[in-house]
Amino acid sequence: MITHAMEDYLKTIYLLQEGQEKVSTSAIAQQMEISAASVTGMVRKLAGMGLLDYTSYQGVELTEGGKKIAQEILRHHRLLELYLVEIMGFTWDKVHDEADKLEHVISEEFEDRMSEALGHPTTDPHGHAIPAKDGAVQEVTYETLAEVDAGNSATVQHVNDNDPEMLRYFDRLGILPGTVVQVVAKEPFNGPLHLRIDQTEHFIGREVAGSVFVSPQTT
Amino acid sequence: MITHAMEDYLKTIYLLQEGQEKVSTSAIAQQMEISAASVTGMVRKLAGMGLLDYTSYQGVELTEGGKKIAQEILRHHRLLELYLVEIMGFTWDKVHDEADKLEHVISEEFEDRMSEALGHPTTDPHGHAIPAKDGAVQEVTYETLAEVDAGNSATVQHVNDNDPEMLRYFDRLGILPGTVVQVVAKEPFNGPLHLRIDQTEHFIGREVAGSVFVSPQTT
DNA sequence: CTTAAAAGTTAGGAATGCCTAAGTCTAATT
DNA sequence: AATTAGACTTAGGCATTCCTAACTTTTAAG
Repeated sequence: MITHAMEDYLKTIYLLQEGQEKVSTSAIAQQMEISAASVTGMVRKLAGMGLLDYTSYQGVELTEGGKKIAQEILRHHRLLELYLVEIMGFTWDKVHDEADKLEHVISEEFEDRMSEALGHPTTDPHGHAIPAKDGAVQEVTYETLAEVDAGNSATVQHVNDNDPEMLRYFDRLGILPGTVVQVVAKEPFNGPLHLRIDQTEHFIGREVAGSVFVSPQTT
Repeated sequence: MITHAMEDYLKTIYLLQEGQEKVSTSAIAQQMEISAASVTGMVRKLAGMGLLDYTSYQGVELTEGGKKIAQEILRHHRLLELYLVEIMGFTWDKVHDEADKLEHVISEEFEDRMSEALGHPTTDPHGHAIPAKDGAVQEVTYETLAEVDAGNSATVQHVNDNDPEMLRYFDRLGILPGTVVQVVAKEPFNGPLHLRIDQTEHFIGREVAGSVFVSPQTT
């Protein structure tokens, strides 16, 4: 039997796994805000269930079975986020926490009916890809706004969705998936970025800029 | 801190409490399909939290605080049932189980947005009253179809919602809240009821008839 | 008013999932 | 190659919530 906690582990590992293959226990612990010891225990259990491969001190990697479950939860999460915004009228800073709770509870039918009501969408309100029912994801790795060279423009693809405060900030700035942002200048010594968005000038810190994922401007 | 399990106990006790005041531990155990011993343990804990009054061997009664929580869960449950049917297109036999899971997880805002989308309704798809935000409920105790005398007609007010199989049966018979049912005859020795619904004759057992709550016909 | 069945409680135990503290391993530095 | 800091694991513990088995109280019959 797969518990809610297990689903959370699998989802977290899946997201951390993007880019690299092995995920360390401490990375999982930090992401989930629990102790590393707890992670070790659960990871051993999940390995015993064949949902991931685990070698002591070497980190963790999802098996196909584990990946499938993670994708299903992620599909729930992102469909829920979009449903909450589009159909129920939530603001995008609130949907993450709500989806985190609901994602473990909804039935297959609930999932299907959301998807239908939304016209079978492929991205959530923060710009993340929604895995298809068969698990197919076409998530691309974008660079962050912090990496864009001064003078260039870029189109926002997605933003980190785990900090509601930051999401409200993005909202005020007009940084939404699809927005074109021009990086006017970048102050040295890890200083602020000077942006132009929709004719308006803004100055944002590097940390925030690192949470905005963009692609080179698509005019 | 109030857990999902506690909410379930409070909800169950609240529903059992209708009519009488004291609720026995075994009644709770039977309703929740758990052992009586487990109920005793939890009931002691809830009493310690001031959510109900409990005297050993004497049964249980919700305090105002316990009642308030129960009503909130019930409001969640019934709003969810209606939302699932009206907005998402679920059939009424499936909404009970889905709502049982979701009722513990949704936020206040989710509750409010459902209520709004539904035009602040007062009854769910099975005909049960939806408690208001302040807890006010106007649930009336109706007689069951099994108690109606032969020859009389009655209007269906609500039906038991915990058996999906039975709900599908009601659907086939056309027994829905609002339906007028004429009891043509009642076979002796706890035998079947002969009904006329919408010009059509039906014969149903006593057990089923006891799950249909009606009021004397309102022409 | 006794007694036995039914109802209810207590005791002890198991699974889940988290914690802290202590010990072990890895990897980087010298 | 030895040291050591940081990463990781093990051990033991706690809260939650359920269970079965054994015991106690209530209630209803004779």
